Parts: sequence; structure tokens; C-alpha cells
Amino acid sequence: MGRWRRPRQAHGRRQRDRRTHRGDRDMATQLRTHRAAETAGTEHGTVVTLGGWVARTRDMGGVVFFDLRDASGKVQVVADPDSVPGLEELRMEYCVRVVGELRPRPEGTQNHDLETGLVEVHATELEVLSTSETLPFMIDDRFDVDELTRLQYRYLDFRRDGMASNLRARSHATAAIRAALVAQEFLEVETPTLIASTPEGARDMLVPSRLRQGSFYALPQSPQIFKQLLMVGGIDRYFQFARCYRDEDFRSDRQLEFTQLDLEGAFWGEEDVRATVEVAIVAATQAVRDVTPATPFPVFTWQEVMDRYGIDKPDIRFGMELKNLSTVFDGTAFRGFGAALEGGGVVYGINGGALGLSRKGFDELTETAKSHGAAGLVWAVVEDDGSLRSPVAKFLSDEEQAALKSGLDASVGDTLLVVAGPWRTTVEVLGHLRAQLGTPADPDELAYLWVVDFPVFEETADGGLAPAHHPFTQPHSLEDMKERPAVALSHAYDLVLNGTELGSGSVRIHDSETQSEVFDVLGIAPEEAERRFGWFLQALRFGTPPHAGFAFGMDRLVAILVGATSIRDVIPFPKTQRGVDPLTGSPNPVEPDQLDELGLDLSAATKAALSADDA
RNA sequence: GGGGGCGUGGUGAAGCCAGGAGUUCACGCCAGCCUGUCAAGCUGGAGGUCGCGGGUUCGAAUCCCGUCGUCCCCGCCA
Repeated sequence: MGRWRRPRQAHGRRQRDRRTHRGDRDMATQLRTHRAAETAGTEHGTVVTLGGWVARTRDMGGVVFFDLRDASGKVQVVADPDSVPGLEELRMEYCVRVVGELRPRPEGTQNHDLETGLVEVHATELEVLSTSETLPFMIDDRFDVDELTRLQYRYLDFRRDGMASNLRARSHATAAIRAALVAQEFLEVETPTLIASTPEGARDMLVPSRLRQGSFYALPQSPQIFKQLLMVGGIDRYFQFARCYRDEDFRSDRQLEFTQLDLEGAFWGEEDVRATVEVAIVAATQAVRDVTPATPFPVFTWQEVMDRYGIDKPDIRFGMELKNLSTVFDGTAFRGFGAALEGGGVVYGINGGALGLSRKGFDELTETAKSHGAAGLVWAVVEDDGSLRSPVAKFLSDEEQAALKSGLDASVGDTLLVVAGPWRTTVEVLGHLRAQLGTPADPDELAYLWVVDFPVFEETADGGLAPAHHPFTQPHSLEDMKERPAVALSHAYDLVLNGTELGSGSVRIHDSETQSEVFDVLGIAPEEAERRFGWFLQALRFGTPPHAGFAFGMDRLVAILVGATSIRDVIPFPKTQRGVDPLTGSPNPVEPDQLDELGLDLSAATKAALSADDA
């Protein structure tokens, strides 16, 4: 151990300092003996010293109450202004130290909404440790505050119960995962955050090099290659809470920098990965929610979730599954369906339940469907007499209407939504509608699931094929990949929770021969592969063990576990949608000298924009 | 890159559609009263360039155009 010793803070008891017992009143003064929440279990009559913030003052004239809040909770302090100087000057969020006797509250004045509501501290001494300016917002979750203001004063936001408990939840989840993995003999290994840029994937965050001007580091989008090198190096089981960086546009569940639990194991296949990730997820869920999700999590193939839910990250807390109605409309007179079927397409539908939509509502749904690529949307409402009210009812035979109703298990009042077209587009359109219309019966339910057997390629906007995962993913079959790329599958898998993709992983390619061939099929020329990944291909030539791994987003996981609508609520200092930290003002322009040192010069347009901002 | 919501004393909102004096509500702030409150209560007070710029109008927080900020969504995120 070094010579720095930290006072032990566990259970709120500060390690006793010997000098206090000698009666020193200077630096050795014990600033507090108890934390606020501990007063509930402390013997009446004890003289306690508390340190914390003035949450609320209630000045009755002859007697003053205030709530003293610290990290553990709150306790009421009561005092007589004649005997305790400074009491009437107290304002919200003053930081104070209070000495007083712990007493039971008089009969009838207990506060059962407060954990410490049966006691109160009768103050004999009050010291204002520091005062507070008028607050920009109330330290009280009952008041909604604009998020920008919260971010500008994030340190005050932390004093509010919501953020404080989110930060605790995150810490507990992290600690639980670490403990669970260490118990399974995983090694926590750090990997660099200044690495080489590779063009594929998300946009890299770049850091200019001073020692090699004109060259740049990239911040990692993930520790992918490094953890594979650890496997080559015989580390066997690796994990890391890895900060990752992707310079793409923001969403409520996306930030420039985010944290993944990254793990990898040697001599592993898919089942080993799933079992281990489940251990980590269960540990985190228990730590935050105090519930134990059933394991193993359900496993779906990609094909199955697309066909049943129209999305690769389904929320299965509610039904409303997609149904293939193609056979129902085989030979139909309705051209909207008939043309799609004749063109090799499909007809799928969902039962939206009792939506009670107006004509305008249906128009909006139709717009949604079209914006996701549908030619149109057919809707039908089951009337009291069992007939269908629909713009296209007159084109559908009685048999087709009956089969539509039975195919979607429709009851009176249900709204049926039907889309026709190419399979992929059709299911995705319905998947969006399902996600928009469906509501889980129990919003607290946690529905974890695996999606496996992703395709190797996915279709791009211009009809071409692009790799769906990173190029180190093991395909099911190299032959399929070459000969039937559109349907070839890979050993890639996702973990999904309540309609959110938590993370993904894969079985990796572990020999350079296969890796080279995959690069080739992915359209990366041998020379290019050698130039960019030569060192990695070289590493694979030294007896690489089969290995597989996973990474999931801690921000997303904790956000869902605590019920936050945005990961910003579980990130201490997040950035706004424009990538700005309103508290510190990052990113900011730098001095010309700094740029010179890096061999950089800003474009004329950028300089002009900067000086315009200054003016 | 595109679509949408929002921007009004320190804070949160209403006012905007249908133009007529910075009007209102709650919290906070300042002063006073009050001995059992706990989002204390009562009385009084201070505090705003209605994000910014332009336009329409006799007159703009309100209508129009632009711009900035923020949030949500599409694209993007191997």
C-alpha cells in the first residue's frame, strides 16, 4: 500500500481519528458522527454530529425546523432560535454541521413518510460550513426542471433524489457485474483509448498526434481487436468496462461516448457467451431491481423475430404478432394485395386491438407505413355485427374477410392492419406499427431475449450488400457466404431488453486463412487487408484458440432498470444533441499555438465562422 | 441531411390559435408575523429586452421569414 490512506466510509462511520480522542480541535475535529439515515436506528439520547445540506426550513417563530439532507437521507432538526444562533439565517442548500441530542418525536408529530420520521435532532450547536446562492432550481424531484438547466448545474442535479439514486444504481450494477465475473476467474484488462483509425463502422473521433504531425489517433468504437489479441495471448477470460466512442448523431439512447461491458472467452462457442452474459445481466438486475430474471433467456433466430415482430429487437412484453396472410389472399380480386403476391411478395397483418382511431388517426398510421417504405396500409375495424369497416372491404370476398378475421384472431372492435409487398419491407413496416401501437401490460416487466443467426450481409439502400457485423465474425459457412450471400448466416447474436438492443457479439474467426477469405468476400482486397490488418492476420497465425465474446451498453441497461427514458439520466455528465457539455462548454476552440504544435491549420471557412462567433 | 415539439422574472408553467399597456399561477428570493412544522402558514415587496434578428401592422410575447439553443423522430450508428 502507498502512504495515502482513505478514511473508511462504509456504513457511514468515519474511521475514528486518534487525535480526536486527544481533544484536538483543529484539523482532527470529527465533522460528523452519524449520517442522517442512521439516526433512525440510533439510541435516543445520543448526542450526534451531522453534516449535510439544509433541504427545507420551517420557521415557526418560537421554534425552527429544518430537514438536514446528506447522501444517506434526511432527518428533521429542531431548535430554539434564542439558544441556537444563526438559525434564522439558514437558507436552502446551506451546507451545515449540527450537534444535538437525538430524541423521539412527541406523540402526534411523527412523520411516517420519512424513514427517520420517528426521531428528531434537538440542535444545540449549528455551524454554517458554507452558504448557498439562490438556487437555479429546486432540489426536489417533484419539480420538473428543463434538462438544459439541469446539465448546466449538474452538481446540483446530483443532490436530487432521482439522479442520486440513478448514480447509485449504476455503481451497484457495475460492482455486481465485476464481482460475478471475477468470481468466474475473469481477468479485468484495460485496452488503449488512443488507437489507429479504421474507416468502416461509425465515424471515428480523432485525436491529432503532436509527435507525428499529420497523423491521428482514433478513440475506440470498441476494444474489439485488442480483446481478440488477449485471446491469442492466452488470457482465456477477459472483461472490461470499456468507454467507447462513436461520432454519430445523438438519440435518447446514444451519446458520443458510452460505456460497454466488454467480454471475451477462449474455447468458447455461442452458448458459453450467452451463459456468461446472463450471469452478468442477472447480477446487475438483482443489484438494481432486486429481482432475478429467469434464465436462460429465450433465444430467437433473426429470421423468426423478423417474421413474428418485424424488427430485430422486439419488445415481447406484448403480443400483437405479425401473421402471414399470403395464402388468404392468393388469387384475390384486390389488386393491392394481388399485385404484391404475383410479384413474389407477401401479405402480412397485425391485430392492433381496440384502437378506436378516427379517420385522421388511420391517415397518420398510413403515413407512418409509407415513410417506412410500404406502398400503402389497409386497415379494417371489426363492427358489432362482425362485418369489416374498411376502405377496401368492397374488394374483399366474404371468404377473404372471414379468413382475415380468423387469421388475426379478431374480435368485435379490433383494428386490423395489413401490408403487402416484399417480405422484408412488409414485416418491417408492421414491426414499426406494432412498436408504436403496442403497450406492455406491466411496464416494470423485464423481457430479455437473444436474437441469433444474423445474416452475414444486409441490403443497402441502393440494393447492394454490406456486412451486417464487423469483419471478424465467423460465418456459418464460407461456401454460403460466397455462393448465396443474400441468405448466408453468421455466428452473430444480439441481446435485447424491452425493445432495446443492449448489445451484440459473435463467434470470431480464429485462423488467418478464413479471415483472409472473409475479407475477400467482404470486398476488402488482399493488399488492403494486409496494409490495414496485416499485424492482426499475423497474430492469428500463432495458434489462436477459438474464441467468442460480447459487449453490452451499461448506459442502456441501467437506464431501463431504473426506468429512465434517456441514458442521459444515468450518465453523470452527458452531452446535448449537438455534442456540447453545457457545464464545461466543451468542445471549445483552442489557441493558435496549440494548433501549430500539432501541425494543424483550420480552413478559411472555419476561421471565418469562429471569428463571426466572437463578434 | 430531413421532419416535428419547445424557448415568457432565478425555476416551472399559462397567455399565442383569434394582435390592443409585461397580465396570471406555483416555487424560490427579500422583509415582517407566528412554539410542532414537515412541499408549513399568513402579510407585504423586489425581480422579466417574452431566445436573437428582420418583416407585416396604428399596435407583435401573439402573425410571417430567418437564425440560435434544446428535445423527440427518420437517415446515420460495421
